[in-house]
Amino acid sequence: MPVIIPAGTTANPRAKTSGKSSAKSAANPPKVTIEVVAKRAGVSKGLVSFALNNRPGVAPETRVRILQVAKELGWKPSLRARSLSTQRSYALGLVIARNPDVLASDPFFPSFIAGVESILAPEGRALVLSVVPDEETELRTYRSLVADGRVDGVFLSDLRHGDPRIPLLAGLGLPAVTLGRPDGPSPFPAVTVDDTPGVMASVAHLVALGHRRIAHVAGSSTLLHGSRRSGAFTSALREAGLPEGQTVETDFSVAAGSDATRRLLTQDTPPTAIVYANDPMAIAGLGMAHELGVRVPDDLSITGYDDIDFCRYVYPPLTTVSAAPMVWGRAAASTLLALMENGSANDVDLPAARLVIRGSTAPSRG
Amino acid sequence: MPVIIPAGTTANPRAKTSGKSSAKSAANPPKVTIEVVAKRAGVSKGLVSFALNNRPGVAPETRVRILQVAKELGWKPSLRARSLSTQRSYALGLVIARNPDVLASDPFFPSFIAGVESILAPEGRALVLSVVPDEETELRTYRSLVADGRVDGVFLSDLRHGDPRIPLLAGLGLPAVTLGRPDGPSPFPAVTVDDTPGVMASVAHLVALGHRRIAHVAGSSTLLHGSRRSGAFTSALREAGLPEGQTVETDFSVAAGSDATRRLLTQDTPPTAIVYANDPMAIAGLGMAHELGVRVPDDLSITGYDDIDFCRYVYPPLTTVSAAPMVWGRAAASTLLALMENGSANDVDLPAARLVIRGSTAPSRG
DNA sequence: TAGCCTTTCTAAACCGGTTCAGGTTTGGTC
DNA sequence: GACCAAACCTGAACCGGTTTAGAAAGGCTA
Repeated sequence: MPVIIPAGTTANPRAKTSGKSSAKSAANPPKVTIEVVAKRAGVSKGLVSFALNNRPGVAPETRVRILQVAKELGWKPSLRARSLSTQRSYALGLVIARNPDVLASDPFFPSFIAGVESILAPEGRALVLSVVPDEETELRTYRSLVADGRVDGVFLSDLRHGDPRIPLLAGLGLPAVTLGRPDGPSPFPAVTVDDTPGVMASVAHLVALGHRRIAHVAGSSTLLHGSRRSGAFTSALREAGLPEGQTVETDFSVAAGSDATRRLLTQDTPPTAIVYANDPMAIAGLGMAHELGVRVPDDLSITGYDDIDFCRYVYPPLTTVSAAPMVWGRAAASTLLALMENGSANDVDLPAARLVIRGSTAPSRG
Repeated sequence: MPVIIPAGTTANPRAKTSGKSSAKSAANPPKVTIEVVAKRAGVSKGLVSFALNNRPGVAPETRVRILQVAKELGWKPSLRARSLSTQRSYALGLVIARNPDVLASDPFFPSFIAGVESILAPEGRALVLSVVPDEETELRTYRSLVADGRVDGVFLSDLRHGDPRIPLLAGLGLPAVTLGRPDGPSPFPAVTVDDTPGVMASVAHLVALGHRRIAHVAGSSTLLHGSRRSGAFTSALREAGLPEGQTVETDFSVAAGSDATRRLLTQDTPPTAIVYANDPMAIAGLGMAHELGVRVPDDLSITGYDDIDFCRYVYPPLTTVSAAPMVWGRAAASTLLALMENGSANDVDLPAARLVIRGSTAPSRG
């Protein structure tokens, strides 16, 4: 039963500093506050604050002296005090509303977050993460993040049709950045990776290989990128002059991808190619094809979306569309910071995801 | 170029409330602070605080009245003010030091975090997440989380040999919980899922199937669970009376798992079974076996570790060891909260991970 | 030399809670 | 009725910054 004894200064915030300036015993390193710096520099608290946040009205030499003293004493302004005073938290939020299973098999967020962090950390901002099971909890979470003043801005991922979070956040006055362009009006800047070209390229690639019966295992249509990918699929077929292809809607989960594949392949005239809306489903589809004795890519070509690490190492390696979640995270973080700094920020369009051709696609024999 | 106009009350913290009690226009909903509640309830601020934090010394009826008024006015104490005053942040931290690639293919953290959240959210605590690229940054991150008072406690994952974070955090006086038992002295409670039995069971299972040449694709030996798993592998072989097996050390990445598999299978007398230290590597191994024309499970049996969602849907489905990261997250969060509450907490031993037998293992023909 | 800006700086209010020393009641005991 | 302790409550200090009103000093103009 380990016992934790809080360290020196943290112990009791209200602890009297025993006596007056009691012998400078090496006991409690006295906390360095703005007061101490001010006294030592022979100026008032206020002026130290001004010097720190370099605002006008401080004589140049005075400013230098103050900063010098601050450095000597190793003073770092207290984030908490500053938070109370400025009504800001210097942290950003990310709320992920996903079934843990789906989340677990989708490597998007870890990479995205790594990208976000690479921008936030040097700025001294933190990321507050929430993972919630459903939409209701999600909205409640946003409300309480705001009510508690935990964050100064948020990232909006997994955009949905008529996304309720947008009016909610706009109403709460919380700055936000959307990952992708929402379908309704939005006061927030959007950081977008267009996924249409990647899907269209997949279809074009398959058509060029001679495939005519191409099916699509789509993600959830309530998710904007889900429905946009399947829209792209449909119009790519049309452009190629092919009849409408089969589309099976799923929830993006591995299990659903597997099921959908079984349904498609056990028909009388199964497709010769399947375009999946994400990689995990494509990998599950690959497994199902094996199980059914359908050879990939000989009997069936498949393509995924995201280019997760696995793609290169399954057999055959997966033809897929490569987005760059880390770059996306970086761009989103920069944009959100700019928005908070300036009150406005431009939309950012990142390079469209591109098709990476590997071994899971081959000429049609159908 | 969207422009965000901060909402009403958030606008300017210093904004005078225009005039005195200027016409109760529906303009600015006046902020409800503890002062307002106190005045309305006819008591002092202090007493409201006491009532809220139900501490002794408040007459029962008074307490009820105060809480009643608070509810009527919809008062929620300001987290920021409370933070400054109590020197606590009501948030917990998780710092993940991993190469983004490895992180992305490992579903442990998303599930773990979902578990953590399920405990924290109802308690009104937040999770501050950092993803950092290397150990140096990691230690710096801990220091600054403490210096900024961002968190009141942290989770220590991916324990290493002689982990430097333990003395660091002990020195900083920050409560922590370790995921697994560290190899050195630690003042922190450990929440553990013993992974030895799972690995031993894997080996036993393979031995029972008649395998004699069993190899191990291990994770990084600097990671405690990496070396423990390979230790378990070695002693399981010994117990079975088999000669020492081949072990290839990796960094847990999919790429390394693939490489290791190629090395093992292209030898003169390749193993008839491979025990992988995690699922992603096992799945990559499966792909490599396919590529080399080695049939699984006919020519080669393989086992993984973690039981990620994919296991069930690759072909053949993967025999693996099922830990329960979500449960682990829950337990770790509860333990950390208990530690912070009471100053001490007991170690927790969760049920050991258990073997799940699927199609990737079969009797040896070697 | 008075009058008026500017620049530099200080003092004090403020953010919104928590906590502590001490003041009033209340009730019980002898 | 005096004394005392316990219960309840208030006022003020405190956490550590930011911000504003205005004081002090210096420079310029008329």
